[in-house]
Amino acid sequence: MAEKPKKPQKLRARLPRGLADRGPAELAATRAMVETIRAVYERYGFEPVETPAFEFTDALGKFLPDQDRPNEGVFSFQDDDEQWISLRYDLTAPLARYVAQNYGTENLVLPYRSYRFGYVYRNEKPGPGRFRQFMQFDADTIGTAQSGPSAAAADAEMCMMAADTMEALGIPRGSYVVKVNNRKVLDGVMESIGLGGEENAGRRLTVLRAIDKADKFAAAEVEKLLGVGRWDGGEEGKGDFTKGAELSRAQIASFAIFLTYRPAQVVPVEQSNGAIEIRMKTVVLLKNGQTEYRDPDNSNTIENLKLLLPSHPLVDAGVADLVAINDIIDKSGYGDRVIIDPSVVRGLEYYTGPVYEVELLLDTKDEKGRPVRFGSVGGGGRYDGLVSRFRGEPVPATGFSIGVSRLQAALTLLGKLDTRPQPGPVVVTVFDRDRVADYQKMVARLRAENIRAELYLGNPKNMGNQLKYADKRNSPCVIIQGSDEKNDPDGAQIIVKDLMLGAELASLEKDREEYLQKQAEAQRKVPEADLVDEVRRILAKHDVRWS
RNA sequence: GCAGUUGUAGCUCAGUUGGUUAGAGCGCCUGUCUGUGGAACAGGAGGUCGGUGGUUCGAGCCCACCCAACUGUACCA
Repeated sequence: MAEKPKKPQKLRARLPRGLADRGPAELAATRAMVETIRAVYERYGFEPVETPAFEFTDALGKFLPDQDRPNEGVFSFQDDDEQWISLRYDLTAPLARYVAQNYGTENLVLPYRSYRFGYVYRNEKPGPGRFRQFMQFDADTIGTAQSGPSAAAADAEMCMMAADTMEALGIPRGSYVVKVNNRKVLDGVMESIGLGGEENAGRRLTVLRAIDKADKFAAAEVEKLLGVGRWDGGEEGKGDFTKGAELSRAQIASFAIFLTYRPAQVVPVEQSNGAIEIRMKTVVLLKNGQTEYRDPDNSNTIENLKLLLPSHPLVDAGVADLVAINDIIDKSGYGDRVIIDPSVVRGLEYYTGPVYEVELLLDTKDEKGRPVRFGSVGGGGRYDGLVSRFRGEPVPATGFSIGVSRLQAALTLLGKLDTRPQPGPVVVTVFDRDRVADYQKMVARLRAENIRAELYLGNPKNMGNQLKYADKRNSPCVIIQGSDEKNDPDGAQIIVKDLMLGAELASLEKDREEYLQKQAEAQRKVPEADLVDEVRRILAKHDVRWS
């Protein structure tokens, strides 16, 4: 075989998985979302603070148990003094560090109410709406009362603010739900069936994970996870085997309410006209295997908890918290949006009491029409131990976080976000190459009037290319001045060509000559002095605004 | 991590039982068009066929291993 001329090896342009480049339309959408959320949080009295993107790993509390190496899942590296540093995986742990560091100084008025947004990093498997770099927007109240009505008010406020935020973002009431639960309830049930103590920590974790899947799997599947275990593929021998918590039948029965009474489930409801709509319903699995759908009712949920859960100090305390929170939510008129759901677990580490979760109830399909699970778009809870790690005194805190990136991905799939390109700049074309300075001066005049404008900086060999460029940039109009206009007997003129009007004509005309003729009508010759006025007229006509 | 599916041009995909120099559409660039966006026409650039090794006279196609992506599942602090 003859020698092939070897090409130099090209570097492949690529991006690690779970990361994404973002264009102008997405950035504009993010900016709008952030601005909307910020306005709501400000209205609730929170003030901004920003912390850096990475911290000492011990400040994040993320060392592997019994090892001096950071947890997998966290992006970490060692500083030149060999101290471990990690990219933040949420905004709560860094805030706890900040508060601990500024506690008792004049920089921090207690209770401290702050918000912040920024990118966080998780080394996990990405999926739809799951990224390894993503934006969160958090609000936290730190240094509340330890218990009682004021603590409940701080928790309830987070839930109500979550609801207000969703609606401010354009998600209609009924299309989302804020779920509330209390970790004490599940902890108490587990203790009451003999799962207390250090030796059962692993099984408790397995139980929590299983309960957390109540909205993902059918009750029978979750029971497998509480019992012997479950096969990935859904049936014996298919896929990977997930070991269960190995509870007895009687023990599993204690969790029945978490599996059979699910107060805020997404349920397809057939309308009178036959259409299927997604609704939020309380699902009750009856003893005879039938399923009943009811409208959510928090008081009823609390009654059920009191009735069906074993008596235990932790359970009672947890239910009392829920009663207090519900009282506030109900009197504030949020009872239809903030729903108590005993199966909500949320993360496993630092939450100590009430936990919240925001879920979209919309039917999401990807571009190929397959249904997509987005999971929660926000959540939070009470983390009374996080600041006290640094201080040795109790510092109760509660917070809420919106997954901006995931929510944006969901809203984009739902077609609820404006993804149209932003209007481009006014383009001043180059007709005579030796008059670039004159053209640039026109650009400067427009810019001075706060109009987005630029000179064509490509090869100006013909007008067609320059118009194509302006067209692709989505420019509202272009400015042309050739020698005919420059030397006009009535004084220097310019041509202002309305590209948006012209674009409409493009779809109508077939014949090239006729098309060009019509195009010519979309442009006006005006005195050079009127440049700004004429451009303003066209911008106003098409309602062009740059954000 | 485990399992399944899939890797051919920037994108979407053809490619026969293994047989010359791997194709199409879209997109991109150039020209028709020395003063005007679209359409049309003509031309052009662009490929380690995911990688490595093997079987074969011959591999995009067959075999082995590896890599990546997608889906499910696990983990998700």
